[in-house]
Amino acid sequence: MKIRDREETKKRILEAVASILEKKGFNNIGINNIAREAGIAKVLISRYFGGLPELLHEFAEQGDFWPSLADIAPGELELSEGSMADSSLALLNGYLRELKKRNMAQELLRGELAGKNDLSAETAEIRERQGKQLIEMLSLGSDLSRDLDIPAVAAILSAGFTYLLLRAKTSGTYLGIDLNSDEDWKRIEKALELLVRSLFSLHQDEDSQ
Amino acid sequence: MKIRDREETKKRILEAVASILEKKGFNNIGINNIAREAGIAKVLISRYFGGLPELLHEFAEQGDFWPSLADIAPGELELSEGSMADSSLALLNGYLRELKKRNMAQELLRGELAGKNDLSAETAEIRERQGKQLIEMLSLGSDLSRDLDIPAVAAILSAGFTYLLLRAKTSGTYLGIDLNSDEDWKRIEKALELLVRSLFSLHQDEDSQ
DNA sequence: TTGACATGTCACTCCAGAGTGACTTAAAGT
DNA sequence: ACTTTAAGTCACTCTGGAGTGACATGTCAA
Repeated sequence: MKIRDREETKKRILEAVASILEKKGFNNIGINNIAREAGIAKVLISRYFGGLPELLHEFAEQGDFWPSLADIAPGELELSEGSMADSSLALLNGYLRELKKRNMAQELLRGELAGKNDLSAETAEIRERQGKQLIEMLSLGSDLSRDLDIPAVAAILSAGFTYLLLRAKTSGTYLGIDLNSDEDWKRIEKALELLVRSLFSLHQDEDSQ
Repeated sequence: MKIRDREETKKRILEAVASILEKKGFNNIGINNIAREAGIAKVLISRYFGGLPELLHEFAEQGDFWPSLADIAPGELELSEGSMADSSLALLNGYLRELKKRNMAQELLRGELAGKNDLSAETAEIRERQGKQLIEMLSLGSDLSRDLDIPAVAAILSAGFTYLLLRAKTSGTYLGIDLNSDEDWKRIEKALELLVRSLFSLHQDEDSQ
């Protein structure tokens, strides 16, 4: 193994970005921290990437931080009108479950929200693409004649638990719900299930629970 | 009017904090900006408040930035089992409407989420108190025997549109929904209504729409 | 093997934000 | 009127992050 290897070093720098996001959170992304974590001199960041913004840009492009569809919904989804509630729940719950595991992804989301950083636009775009895919899958199964706006509903619900997840680290409780307690998260998940099942039961046959 | 008036100056400093939050957003809160906005020397911030953290602390305590119950739900709410959907929607929509108007409140929420600031804990606590009040009102009208976890549902839904609102400024779209377009917000609101009405219709009589 | 260039180190500058020390001047009691 | 104290100004330091210039050394092709 070469001692001096540009590609290897670039890789280590990119890994350091991921590592800092994961361990120290979004607020600690900085040239100095990255260089220390990677064990290199910070000048190399400027040299190889151009600067911090460009490094983050490259990180955003090549990093895979979002849960894939396979992560979210292992196995096949049954996409028929009758199983819409189950499929939707599988996707929402799956996304929540995976997001909970991925501190880095959470930090990226936090960063997108905070503004003021160069990652936001790009990571947002990538996730947006993936998210839209999921939604389109769901929409296929749904009866288009009903005035059910699947993207809008999915947006509210996923935004809801995403927000709660992000808040957990900074402010403990929300509307009296303890965001750091497993039991209270069960309540959230149960409420989510209830919302989705109600939605698909209404104007239709009996509920499927 | 005195030229040198400590209380007056403190007031101007606090107003400057509000003004910066409102106009320039959360990321621009800093001693220098505040001093410039207030038209005073920054040393006065240290002198009168102790430092930026303490200033923000005091701002959090005395500022009123959250919509009051009167703002959210002007007029009386009918709190009976049959009108739960309407009351809940009135509260949720009211909160959303008021939040949309208040840039400062949005910036505070963004700040709470970003972590790393001294306002978070306190503003969060104040809002938490108010929010719990609303929820308790709602819970009064609800039949406790049903396994409907009102706080959990309210948390998801309000968190949902809050998140979407905050994202609007930084990243445009979410799941294909344009967060800066009025029409797409109508979709969100409609979805919200559908979710709530479905929820209260299920296991009960016919829906009330 | 040796010269050229890529890879790396170190010490520096530049900048912006937070805060402080020494000074000036207005306000208020005697 | 004049002394004291509070209110305010100005120029400074201190810190941390981003980035750069000058130099050292490993790598590779001729």
